[in-house]
Amino acid sequence: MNTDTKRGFLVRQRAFLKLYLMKMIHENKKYGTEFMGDLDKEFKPYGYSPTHSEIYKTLHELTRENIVRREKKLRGEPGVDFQEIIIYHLTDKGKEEYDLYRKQMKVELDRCVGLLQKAISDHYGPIKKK
Amino acid sequence: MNTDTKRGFLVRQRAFLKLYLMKMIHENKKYGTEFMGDLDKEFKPYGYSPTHSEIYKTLHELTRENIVRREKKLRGEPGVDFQEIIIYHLTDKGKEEYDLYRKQMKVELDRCVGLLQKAISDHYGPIKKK
DNA sequence: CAATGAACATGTTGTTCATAA
DNA sequence: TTATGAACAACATGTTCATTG
Repeated sequence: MNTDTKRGFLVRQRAFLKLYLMKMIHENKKYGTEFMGDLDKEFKPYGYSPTHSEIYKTLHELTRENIVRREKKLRGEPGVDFQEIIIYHLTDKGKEEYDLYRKQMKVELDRCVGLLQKAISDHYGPIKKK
Repeated sequence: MNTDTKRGFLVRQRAFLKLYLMKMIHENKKYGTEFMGDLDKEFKPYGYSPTHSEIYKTLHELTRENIVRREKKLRGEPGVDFQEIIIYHLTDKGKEEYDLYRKQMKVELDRCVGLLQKAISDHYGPIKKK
């Protein structure tokens, strides 16, 4: 799982989403489209809008890695709406992996901010303190 | 040229390098391998090490866009070392483009820092002020 | 139509090979 | 060996199509 925090330039979208999805699943089990909507809303001010495809692929990856477990449910009031949805839960292994991944990603995200701030400093002068 | 500051997740390596290369060419005309060594040294502490291939491809792109002009030279003392190198200069158009690109990239880099800092804040609590 | 998923296509980047001096 | 370049391979991501209730 540590292959996700790849070194090099900036953190990959997949790793970034993985962290968010693990967090969301850890907190309140929801399903794909809902994750999608929440993230979209959160990141819109930052000009970032993850695609549904990328979200699902990340969820599939987490499933393959036995970090999350899937549970099929029917959405809405029974008898009215039979749309099948998939609820995610962290597995026991997943909880451990989440702790670990969270720590790894802290280092990685800090590194990325450092890299970008170096660039900002190099091109636009030192960062101003308020 | 504004297709480089692509929106979405984080800034692309190519755009990042473009800004650095334009700056380096603007300041002191050097050649590919030298850019490479300088950048490598600068970014090593940040775990980032651009490949020679990516550097050259970026230089070629800038050339195609008429932002830089190439000048062939011989390196070292004549008669001793005949290694051919390519010195880059900003064209007149390139100087204008550099100003523009620099401004665009400011917005983009700030956006990326914002995105990352939001993630850091979301996952590890609010950013501490020193 | 909402939700999920996969296929497909494109974009982005790294590794390897080639050539010249 | 250093410098440049291109071919090729691999990975990352987005767009489109398919399916199910």
